[in-house]
Amino acid sequence: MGRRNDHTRKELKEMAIKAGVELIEERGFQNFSIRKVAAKIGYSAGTLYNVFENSDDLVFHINSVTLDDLQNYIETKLDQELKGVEAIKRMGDRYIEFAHEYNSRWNALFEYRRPLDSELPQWYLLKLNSLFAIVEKLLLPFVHGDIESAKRVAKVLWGGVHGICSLGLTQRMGQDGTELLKTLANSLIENYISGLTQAKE
Amino acid sequence: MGRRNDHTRKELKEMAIKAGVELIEERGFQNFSIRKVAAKIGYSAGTLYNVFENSDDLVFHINSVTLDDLQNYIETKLDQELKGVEAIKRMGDRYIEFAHEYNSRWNALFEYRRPLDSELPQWYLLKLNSLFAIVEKLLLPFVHGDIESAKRVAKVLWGGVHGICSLGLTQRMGQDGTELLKTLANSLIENYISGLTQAKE
DNA sequence: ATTGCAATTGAACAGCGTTTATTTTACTTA
DNA sequence: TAAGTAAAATAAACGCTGTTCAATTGCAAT
Repeated sequence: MGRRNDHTRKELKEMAIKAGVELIEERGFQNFSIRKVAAKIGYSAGTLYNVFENSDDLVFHINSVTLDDLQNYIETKLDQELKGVEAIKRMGDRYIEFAHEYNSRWNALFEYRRPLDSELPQWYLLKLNSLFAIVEKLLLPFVHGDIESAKRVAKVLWGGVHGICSLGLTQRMGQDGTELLKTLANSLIENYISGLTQAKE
Repeated sequence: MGRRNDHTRKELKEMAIKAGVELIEERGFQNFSIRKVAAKIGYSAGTLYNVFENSDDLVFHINSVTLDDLQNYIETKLDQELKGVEAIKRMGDRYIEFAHEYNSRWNALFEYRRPLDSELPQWYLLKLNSLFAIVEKLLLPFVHGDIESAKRVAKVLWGGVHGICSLGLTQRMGQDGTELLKTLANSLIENYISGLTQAKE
């Protein structure tokens, strides 16, 4: 088949990303391939190389959608009533819930199997940044408005909660369910901030 | 070639694991394959299937060596003089140093790309357990000797430090170097334990 | 209509994990 | 020592992978 005006470039790109999201969600990242994505949208694999640099590029775009969904998932149910530590604890809960509910896509976010020297795309880093920004904002009251401190504390908390979630969901800490993982994350958030604020006074 | 008594089963297994460790360390997990391991030790790929269930099984054995090395790395320089929080902080530092120094092997430990329903081997879980045990022991003084509490706190701290290390080394928190990551991990350990002990009193 | 361009394809390549029939070797028995 | 048996290693095959590229097809403008 030659040129056919079924879809614009943009449409093609969106179709591929959507199909990729579904493929990962339904059958796991293990089962993902650029050929299957192509088949799913009725194109050949070669065509996708007009739209994406390579397979990794497609995965980054799929992961980008997942990050959007994650951000949305966290923000929508982030009760505006909740203040301070409670709000952050709720964020941790939501992160773990998301990781559990959309486990395959969440796993895909942290696939490392890429060339040793490769770097994450700039636009992707910016998206990650905006996730950190949410908690940074919530942390400002605890660090007397110092944004640099907030950034550091946010890294500790995001990193910490992610680590608990990561080791937990991949069975590397035993058979703990998500409820226990939330308890652990809450403990981390509560006591870390408690320790932090007291040290400063 | 047919039967040849060059090596025993045990030797073959060890040679393959050693070659696998080197292959990952030198060229990254991305570059690992059971065929390359076979070539590296002068056997065909099929032979390795007499000794390992499959490729995953070989990877688990390689990772097992990495866990041994990690445990050794942490314990040997764990200054016996250091007590309490300081000892745990040192452990965090050593974990991050190891992850940095043996980055490819450390990454291989957390490769998730396996079937959705698959479980980690029992013997592998036991090995992970003994890593947790190190910090559990150090934590006992802070939880009045309650081993269950120590286990929970150990999960929070291991998970937390791992998360900071993981996001940090994979460039998901910016361009932070290992020194900053250690600072973040130390902050986590110090303030979390501080918050924890105060809440109890 | 003819031309030219752009999009799409299928085939090709080198690699992968895994299985299996076949071959080669070593060991055991006569 | 020779024959027979069992074990171990291999090569080839299968179906998959990402990626590239020449050939083909369809569209649009001349």
